[in-house]
Amino acid sequence: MDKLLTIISEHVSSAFVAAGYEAFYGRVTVSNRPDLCEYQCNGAMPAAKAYHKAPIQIANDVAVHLADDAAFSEVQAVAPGFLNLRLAPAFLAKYLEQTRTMPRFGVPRDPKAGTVIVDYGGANVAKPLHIGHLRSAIIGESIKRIQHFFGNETVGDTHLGDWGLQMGLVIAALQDRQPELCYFDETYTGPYPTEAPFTISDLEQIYPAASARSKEDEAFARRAHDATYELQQGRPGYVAIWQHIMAVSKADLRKNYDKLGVSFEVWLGESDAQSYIPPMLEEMRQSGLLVESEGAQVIEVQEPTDTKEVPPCIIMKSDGATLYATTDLATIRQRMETWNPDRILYVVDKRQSLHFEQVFRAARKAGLVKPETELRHIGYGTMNGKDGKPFKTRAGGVMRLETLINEITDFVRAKVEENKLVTGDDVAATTAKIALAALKYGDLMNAPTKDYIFDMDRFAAFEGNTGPYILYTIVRIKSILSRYGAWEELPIAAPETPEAKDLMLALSRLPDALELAYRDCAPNTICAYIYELAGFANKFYHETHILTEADAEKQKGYIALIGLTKRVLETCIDLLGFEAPEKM
RNA sequence: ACGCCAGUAGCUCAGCUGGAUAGAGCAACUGCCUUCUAAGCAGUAGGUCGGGGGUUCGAGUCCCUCCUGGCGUGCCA
Repeated sequence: MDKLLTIISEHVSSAFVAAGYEAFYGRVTVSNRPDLCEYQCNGAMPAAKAYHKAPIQIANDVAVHLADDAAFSEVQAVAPGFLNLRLAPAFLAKYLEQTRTMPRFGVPRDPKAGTVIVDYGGANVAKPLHIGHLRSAIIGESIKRIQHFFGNETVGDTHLGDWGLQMGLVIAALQDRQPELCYFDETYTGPYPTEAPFTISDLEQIYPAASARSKEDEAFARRAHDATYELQQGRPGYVAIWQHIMAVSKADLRKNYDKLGVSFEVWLGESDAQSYIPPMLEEMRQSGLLVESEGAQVIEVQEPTDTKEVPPCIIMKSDGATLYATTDLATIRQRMETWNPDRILYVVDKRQSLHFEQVFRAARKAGLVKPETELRHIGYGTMNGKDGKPFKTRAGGVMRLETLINEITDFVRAKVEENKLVTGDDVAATTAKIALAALKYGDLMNAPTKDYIFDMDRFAAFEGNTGPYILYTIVRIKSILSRYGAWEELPIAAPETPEAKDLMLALSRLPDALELAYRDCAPNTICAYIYELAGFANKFYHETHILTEADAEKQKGYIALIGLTKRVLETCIDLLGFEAPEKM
């Protein structure tokens, strides 16, 4: 189904043609002067130049042909050449009634939809999630859902950091703590225990300590380095430890991601791409793509059109070790072989944009992807503290994600308990939903690419443009609907009040908001939309007493309208990755 | 040095391919709960859109230049 804006643009374009002008000028936009009109067309002004006529004259010519158009209740040509439009109530109602009954509210799927891999999360094994992991998880999850909404098959991959030096560090540290373990006995042949010799809390203590020690203790650093090497060579005891670390870490990560409403279809990591590296390197060597430069093996990715210097993509260090870029390229090959995706989206800190530029170029030169495969880095901005510098705890450390979630949850719980609308077992579930909405909306309302100020107090003050505001709007509607009874089949009626019409106009803009969010991978577009929609819904709610309406027909129209509003809001917050409680 | 991004109300931010009087939220002030949830609604106040040029009938938006801040720029991830 066409968007409302498209439909009325066609009407106006026809009028331009009928008046003797090109259809091109008939594009209609949402009015920026709601006091004057609902929609406007500015085409008469650029047309004035082409036809050497006064813009107002052109606008008048066109207005004549729109006078009898049933889509509009008002058409006005205004100086210097604006065409101001108001929709006929019946026309608007008919349009919305169609969206109400269509799947996905009539928003068309992407005709070019295919398979999309979303690489997000960016967790490292053996390290707890911290606040720096928040954005990737939240934004990635939302982008994945938006991609899915538009008809794509989606595969979310955490792309775990599970193959680096951190593994060697943990192994070396573990050996110091418990040298008697069978994993370190090179003569040991029997099966290794299925139970890990450590818990997640142990790991969380071992890793940072080992990391710090390696910076001061050279001998220890060398042992960690050697352990990493031996692990990668397949030393059985180390592999067994590694598997324990993986299992313990994954279980913990899954628990934390669950709390965030974030889930991945696959949990692949750097280790899974390792086997793809040697054959890939061999291919690159044979094709002559891989060249030596300053002792390293690189792929040149500079292009003549570049305005800046683009350093080569380093594939192998001078000491023969592979790097981040190598693994990323191998991962691309693995993904192409496994899923043959049409698009791979990387939701990673924007400071890595040059890295991805290099990797993408190298991937294309090496023919790792189809020419039409889209590789895109969704670079998100840094989360700063109130001082404008990267967020730190009061003690100066990195705040754990769990801590952040707990703090917000505690605040919400107090509010829920004070409200007394929710009691008993429902308190925990309701609290979790509201806290999640506050956290996610607070992040997603910002454009992904921008740095933003993370302010705990702002998340805690659930007034105005916040997640809880959106939830509150939904909950109030739910409350009415549940008292009314069956509402699902009631048709949308022509608006009875200005507030009803405003709400309907806002509802009709859903496809525009979603398409923009899809095109730009920008969940913030959806936030802006539902904030506007919720505002109109609350005004309508405030001005119209629905349940005591004496006229049953009017009441049906009201109910249908808030029913549709509820469904649209719920669909949108689902795309953002959270949901509304029954009461709050 | 080069490249990218940003500079809009006291604070945090919108402003879609240039369009009418630059919008929200927070903070401040004022109203509205015996009627569907006041986590709400209505209102007041707050701006030479970093500075300066230019293009245009029209510039927060496009071009040039300068200032300020952040980030990035070959063997970390």
